Amino acid sequence: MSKKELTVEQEQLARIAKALGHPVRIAILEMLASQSCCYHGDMSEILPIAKSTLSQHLNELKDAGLIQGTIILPTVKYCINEENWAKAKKLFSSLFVEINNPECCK
Amino acid sequence: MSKKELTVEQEQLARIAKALGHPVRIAILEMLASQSCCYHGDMSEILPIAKSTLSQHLNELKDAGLIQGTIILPTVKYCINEENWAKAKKLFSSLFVEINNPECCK
DNA sequence: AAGTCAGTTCGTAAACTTGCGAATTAAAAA
DNA sequence: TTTTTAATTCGCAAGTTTACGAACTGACTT
Repeated sequence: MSKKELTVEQEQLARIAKALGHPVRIAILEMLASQSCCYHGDMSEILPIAKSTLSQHLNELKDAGLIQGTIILPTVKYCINEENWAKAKKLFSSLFVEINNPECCK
Repeated sequence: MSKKELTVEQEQLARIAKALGHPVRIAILEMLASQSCCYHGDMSEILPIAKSTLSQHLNELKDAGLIQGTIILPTVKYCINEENWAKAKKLFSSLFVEINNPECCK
């Protein structure tokens, strides 16, 4: 019986995964990553949700550190936070390393 | 104004990300992937949660298709579902492809 | 047959998420 | 200065998640 604390990395990865855990937020990130769209207004015309709901989703992505927004009047320009995006990529990569179970579970 | 439906891939990725969106579930998957542990009982001794809560988390991972369980009395052996794990890996990889924004967002 | 052991399901409470429209803010245009 | 425009915040309802302990199930022991 030796209960282990969860690590900071586990908390970080879960935090990011949680932010990715909604299809609208995936769609937002794909738009931003592919650069086909960057402005709040454009996104709100494409995505099947109300403007206020979009703001909420953008906020969650911002809180998770995955995107950042700049006011460029009369709208807001959103983009991937490249530093944290790279960090997220790395965290997921290390989770998805090759599975190490030659004899177990077969 | 051309509201777009969300794609099946976006829904799938979000579904998986949601399942990864809790530190305990990350810890479980890491244990299973690294094969340091596979049995329910062992996990319940290591993770800082009640046995019933662990069952719930394992169920969510199972529902998301990421793991599978086999009854090996007197316990249950859990493992990564390698097929879906590979699929998940692929979905995340394609999300995290290089960002394509030479002039935007700088 | 009664007890034990391991895991799951049930019931429930508290917190969080998702969604919307209404109200608000803040800047630009009339 | 009033109106318009674009986005955010507020308030709320409905649903989901997380967590726990208690009750249950099913198989092995005694």
